[in-house]
Formats: sequence, C-alpha cells, structure tokens
Amino acid sequence: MSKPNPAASPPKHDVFQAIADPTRRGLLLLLVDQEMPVTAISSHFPMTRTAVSKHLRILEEAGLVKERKVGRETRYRLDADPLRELKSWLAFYERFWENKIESLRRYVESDDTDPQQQGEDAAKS
Amino acid sequence: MSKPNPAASPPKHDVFQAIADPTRRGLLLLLVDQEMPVTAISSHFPMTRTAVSKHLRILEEAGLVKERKVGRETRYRLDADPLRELKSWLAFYERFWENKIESLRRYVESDDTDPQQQGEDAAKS
DNA sequence: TTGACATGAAACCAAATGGTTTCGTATACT
DNA sequence: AGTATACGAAACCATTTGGTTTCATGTCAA
Repeated sequence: MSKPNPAASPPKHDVFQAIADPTRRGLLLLLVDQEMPVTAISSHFPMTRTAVSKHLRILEEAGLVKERKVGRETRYRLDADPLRELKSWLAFYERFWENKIESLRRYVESDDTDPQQQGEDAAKS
Repeated sequence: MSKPNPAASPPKHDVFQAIADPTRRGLLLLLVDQEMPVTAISSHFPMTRTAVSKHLRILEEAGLVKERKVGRETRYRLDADPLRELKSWLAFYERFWENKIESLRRYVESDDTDPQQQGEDAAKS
C-alpha cells in the first residue's frame, strides 16, 4: 500500500536518467573520493561552468551527490546510496545473462565445430 | 581462435541511455522470459504500436533485445548480456554505499532509536 | 571600500527524444 | 484473387535536454 519510503530521500530525478549522461557519470567518478567546488570540477570538462553546474543539480536531485556551502563556494561530493536501487534492478536480470554464460560454456565444452547450428546469434557476424 | 567471440555485439546505442526510459525498462521486463511479436507487446503499453516499435529498436541497438522474423511478425526477446557492463560500472561504486551502510550500522548499534524516524542524514549534524 | 572570485538564475537556442498519423509492403487466410 | 494482419518508414510535432551567454549576488582579500 504505502511505499516504505525507506529514507527521507525523495528522489526528484530518476537515478536511471541521471546516470544516462556520460558527463554525469564522469562527474560521479571525479567526486568519488573528494569534495570539490564547482569551478574546480568544471575544469575537468569541455564545457562551461554553468553547464557543469546544471549537471550537478540533476545529480543532486537524484540524490547521487550532496552539496555543502563553504564560504563563497559550493562543494560537491558523491553519495552512492541511490545506486542501490540500480543494483537491485540489475540483480533481477542477473540470472538471465548467467544463463547465457551457462549455455555458452556448455557449447564450448561440447565441441567447437559449426557454431551456426546452435542458432542464436553467437555467430551473427 | 575459433571461439565464437561472445562479445560480438557492437552496441550502437548506449545501454545506460537505453534503460533510462521507464517504458523501455517495462519492455525488458515483459520480454524477460518470452519471445513476443510487436503488436502483442504494444498492447501492454499506453501508446501506439509505432512508438513501442521505436523503443524496441533502441533496445535492439543497445543489444538488450534480439529480434527474429517469423512470417509476417517480428518477435523480440530479451538479451540481458549488455547489462553486464552496467554491473561492472556499478561494482566500482559498491564500496561507497557499503561504507555508508557500515556507518549506519554502527550508528544503530550505539543507540536503539529507530533511524527511519530521524531521517537518513540524522548523523549529518 | 573596492575589486576579484565563486556561483546560481534567466533567457535563449539547437538538437534529441518521445510521441503521433499516414502510407507502403510483405505475409497469411479464405 | 482479394482481404485482413503485422510491421516499418516517413513526415511531422511538442517537449526535454544539453549547451551557451549575460547578469546579479554573495564572499574573500587588500
């Protein structure tokens, strides 16, 4: 009925969508073990500070990043916690690619002649 | 040498971007254990067949879905394999939220008040 | 106080995205 | 042969997205 809403983190933005952009993934990586102000962050990317700032906001709305005001600067740091949702989403599918590995293993062990026969797309190109 | 080269799927579209859309995630879920033709698939979504078809194409370009022509219909099925990339991307960040769990656990053990009630960042200040 | 630095807000823009309708074509059914 | 079904392609449209430039505000340093 009522979703548990496990923590008081109301993700205004989807974590799936947040990590869809390569720049945003780069930001997460950069902030992985250090807290950084915007200008320093943006020096690592080929776009304006403002653009980076907007990406940071999206990450923040997804809960993937926390900001802290220090004097005249705003420092950001990673918060990997929302990625747990991604993890659990992924976990569901894990068995399906494991199946695939299984069948590939069986295939390799049996004999490696004529992959075409097994159909599938193993030999598609 | 004569190995099938298991990663013979050149992903034209990003898997990150492919799963960013909720409709597309719904499609993956639907195709998880059955192969289905487009019309049957689209009956599960509140949009036109053509729209669903376009989503399927994006999934296909990301390698997350395989298509097979059977008579006049095109049947789609899940291929979870590209999700392994996501998994390895995620694996890197795992230790960061584990840190967080660790500290939360320590926090909980030191005092038995329900952390839920206090909101997640109770320890923040 | 004056000026430099750090940042966000706003207005703006081009391209991508998610959707639609229309139409053509291949396959199946009688 | 003729009709219905399954589908993709194309043209089109509104909104979102990712980026820019400009401007206002707050803070630090001399």
